[in-house]
Amino acid sequence: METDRIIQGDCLGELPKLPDESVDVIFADPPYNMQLKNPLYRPNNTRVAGVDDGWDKFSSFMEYDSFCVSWLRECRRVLKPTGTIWVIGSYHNIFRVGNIMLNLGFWILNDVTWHKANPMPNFMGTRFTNATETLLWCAKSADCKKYTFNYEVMKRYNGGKQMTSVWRIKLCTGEERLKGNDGKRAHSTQKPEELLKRVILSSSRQGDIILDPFFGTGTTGAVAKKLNRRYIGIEKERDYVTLACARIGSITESDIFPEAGWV
Amino acid sequence: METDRIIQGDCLGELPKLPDESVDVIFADPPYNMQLKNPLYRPNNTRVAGVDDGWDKFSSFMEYDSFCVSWLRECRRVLKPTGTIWVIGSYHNIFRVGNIMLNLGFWILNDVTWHKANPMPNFMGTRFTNATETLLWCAKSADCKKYTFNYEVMKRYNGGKQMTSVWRIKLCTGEERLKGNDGKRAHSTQKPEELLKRVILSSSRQGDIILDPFFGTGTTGAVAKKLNRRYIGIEKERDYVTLACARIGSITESDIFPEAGWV
DNA sequence: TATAAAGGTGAATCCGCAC
DNA sequence: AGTGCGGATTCACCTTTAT
Repeated sequence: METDRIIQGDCLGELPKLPDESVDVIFADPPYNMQLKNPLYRPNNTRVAGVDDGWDKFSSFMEYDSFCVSWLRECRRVLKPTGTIWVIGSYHNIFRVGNIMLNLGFWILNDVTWHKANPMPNFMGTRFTNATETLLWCAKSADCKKYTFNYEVMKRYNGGKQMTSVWRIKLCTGEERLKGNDGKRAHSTQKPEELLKRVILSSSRQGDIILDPFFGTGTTGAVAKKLNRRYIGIEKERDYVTLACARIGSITESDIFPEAGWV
Repeated sequence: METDRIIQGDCLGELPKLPDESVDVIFADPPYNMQLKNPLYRPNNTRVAGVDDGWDKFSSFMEYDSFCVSWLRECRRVLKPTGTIWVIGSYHNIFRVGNIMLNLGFWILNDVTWHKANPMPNFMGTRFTNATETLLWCAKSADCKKYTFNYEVMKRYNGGKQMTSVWRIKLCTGEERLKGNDGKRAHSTQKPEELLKRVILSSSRQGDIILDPFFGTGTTGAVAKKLNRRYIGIEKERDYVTLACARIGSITESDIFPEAGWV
């Protein structure tokens, strides 16, 4: 299978073209725009009557759930039995995603907490500062016990003690944050490379194929190359694809992470 | 309504007896549906005392979901519009619980991460050390904007900086851990008082009524009294009720937390 | 009495192969 | 599929015992 490529297209259309059990690791950073504030319509375009708060939101949940079932089912199909999948989300969507993953038969190995070292404060003083995102790390099923986990590598990376499920990592800012021609951030949710480094380093080996169905500006691909892994990215927006291509193309020998040879 | 009382009975049977919109805060620590299969041994061959209590046995996701829908729906009914609910869980159950809460119309304010300072290691090196539990803090609905959140209190409690959604707290061990006559832990999953202290201090005022439908050995009630709040506890197991009564009854003036008067 | 060493334990979905 | 067995595997905190 051709690797190290970016496919421009909707993942719902492109994932079905990948063969069964062909990728080692999946990293997915899906959108979580559930649009709960807008008028609600059922799939058949009838408006939902605002009878009850719970039901009022239900149709938009259904739409989001349906989307997630589609791409997650395809992800499960293309994942090798020895592979694992990572999905990142916030409290807005991770409970719906997690529930669906369980229903599809995925087996949770860890719920990793990305503890943001520099979260945005809560200016209104109405809640606790929202300082985390959650990564669900799952095997294909409970039976799949031969998944890759580089325990010793992560222990070494963590200074000699086994790594826990809490990762304190700064937000992606400064030099690392990709800017557009207007000088503004090119992507609203670019993830820090340190996050992907831990994901890929822990759950894959050199040469493995990493699939990212929501490639964005290509952090997954960039880190995969810096760790001597292969990648397949799927991204709908042409501008992001262009950025990702340039970003990954500019990686040189000097960018390779020291940990690249650990597995 | 009579408060500061422990009701011995199943919460599915007892919750319906409480009036609509009658409590200010709910803290719920439901069974996690852990699905443990084989015994686990430490490297020194001692066996880990797992949670194999009967109350944590469910035959399927469907059965667990159905159970949660029932008690969560009742919780929503008895919660005041100005009130909030906390539910704690691990990755085994929190995604099912969170999904159900969203479907019932609850509005997530924070997903608070209990970062355990001293979690049990992963002995076999198969995963990251599971170092967290998650607390979902929710309003009754998206419209309920007048919920209680003592922002300044928590900021002060946190040393002058606004408190974030990550709480680093030690496990409940040592003197605080209730022991049975045999000297062994009285309850498999007793929560640290520090956790409840933050829950109650942040989301209630003096005199408020705190409901705990899975009272266990009464940590919620004990902390409520130490913070000058009222409580209602529901607990099925008679032994736990006995312990909780004695525990709360022995609280004296000297046990009151210094923060009790902050709100 | 103070300090050090030894022991116990925690909501855990914790091995892999041969027969 | 179930069983048996060889072998590899741990961190922070608290309590108890020893020096």
